Amino acid sequence: MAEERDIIDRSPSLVEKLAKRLQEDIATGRYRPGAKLPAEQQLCENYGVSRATVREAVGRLKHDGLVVSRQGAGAFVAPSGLPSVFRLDVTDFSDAEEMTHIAELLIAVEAAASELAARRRSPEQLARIREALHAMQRAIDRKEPGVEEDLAFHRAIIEATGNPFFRDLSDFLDQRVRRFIRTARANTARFQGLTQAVQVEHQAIYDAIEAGEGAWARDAAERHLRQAAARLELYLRT
Amino acid sequence: MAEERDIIDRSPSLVEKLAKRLQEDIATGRYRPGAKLPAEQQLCENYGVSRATVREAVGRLKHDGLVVSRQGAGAFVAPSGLPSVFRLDVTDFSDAEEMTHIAELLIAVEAAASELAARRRSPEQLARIREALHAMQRAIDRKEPGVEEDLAFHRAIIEATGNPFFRDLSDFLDQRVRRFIRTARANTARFQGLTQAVQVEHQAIYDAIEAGEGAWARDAAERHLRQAAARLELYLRT
DNA sequence: TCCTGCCTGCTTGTCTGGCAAGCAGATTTT
DNA sequence: AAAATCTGCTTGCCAGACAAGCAGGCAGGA
Repeated sequence: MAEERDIIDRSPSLVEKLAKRLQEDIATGRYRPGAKLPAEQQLCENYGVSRATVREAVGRLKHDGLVVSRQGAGAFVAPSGLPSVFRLDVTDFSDAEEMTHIAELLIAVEAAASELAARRRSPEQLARIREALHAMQRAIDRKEPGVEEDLAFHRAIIEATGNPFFRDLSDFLDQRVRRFIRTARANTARFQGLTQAVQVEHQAIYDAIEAGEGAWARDAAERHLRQAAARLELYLRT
Repeated sequence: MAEERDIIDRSPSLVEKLAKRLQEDIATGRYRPGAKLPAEQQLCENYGVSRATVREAVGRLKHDGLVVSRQGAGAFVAPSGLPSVFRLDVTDFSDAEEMTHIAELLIAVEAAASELAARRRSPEQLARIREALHAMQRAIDRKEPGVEEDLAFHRAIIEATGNPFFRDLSDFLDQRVRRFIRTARANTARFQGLTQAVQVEHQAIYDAIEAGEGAWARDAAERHLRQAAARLELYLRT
């Protein structure tokens, strides 16, 4: 049953190779910012592939904002010569080192967000954070792990920063890291006492945000996340 | 000459619309994680487009890690049901609010990185940071703005964290924000005194990293970047 | 001389049809 | 029952085609 289905890496497909090649050509200045790329037909001959392949490769660069195209006119390198999207490639979530690195980034982002939230939160946003905190407590009282409530609490804080970049980045990291924590928590029977500890830390963060104390909020958030990372180690070891 | 070339938005192309639609269908659970997507032929009929269009749309989702495909077997929603890449879309760099938000993120990342660097830097990494600091001083002595040297200094610090995610994210933000600063600096004649002020702040960061004082390095970096943001305001206003 | 409208060639967006490689389940053979 | 084979389906890639749209030139008129 436990069939080892090792997914063989067939990745360097034609499209991928071509896209990478074009990206390099732009990065190294062969195609300069604002310059017109060769026509698709031309690229076909240059690289010896069909037009469909060229189109898909160029389509990816367009998706990343590295090139823009106008029907009838041609495809052009973006004025900045840089992709407009940041790609955070997380290949392997079981890799311990990679998880550590992600956790570091998560801590940095979340701590800074908590500081901003403490300084800027509106009364309504504060109320929403408080409500999430209470929901978390109710989950604990029901003896549930309350991962969704946990996530909602942090989400409410992030939202209070009013900075969409923080929100999007935090969402990305949260959805992955916390989902990891959930499965870990669910597999251990001893989470009851620990989730109450989590709640105490949450309370500290909330108090700081309510008081409008940025530095305090930052410290509380950082402490909480470091503890969470330590707890994760504990879950995994049991 | 000052030709107003407002690029009309023709964007919702067929491919884009289809890609967005599929992404929604995955997000809303119509296609569940790990499930097999309908065959390309099937999707053609479902959405009334040709196979080439379907292929390009699905290709984008593959690029984002949201689906994986195996030749002969089919295309499947990624096990996590989430894209493996984080897309930080910066649409408009002239928008003041958006710049403020990006600057906040940059400060958070760079300050955290400086703290990590102070705690972890190897002697070799410290030497590299010092060398970058000196190069910056030489640029100032030559009465140049030294933006490249400035960038190299921060790059050396980031590198010392040993965390590739910090490096990539910082690179992304740096390349954009600092390029912005460069043009601003170049357009003002009063940068001589100001770059010397920059250097004093750099020195403070370096001293903290050399001493291995994390908290100190964080504060110095944060102070520096806040000053930089303030100077940027000044540049732009003159 | 300068402007205006048309025209022509080129480019991208989309479609159709087709072939090879590869997978998965059913069928046959051992 | 286990192994080998067959068959239908799917993706990867290709060739050719047409419509929509852009840019520069050209001719004619003011």
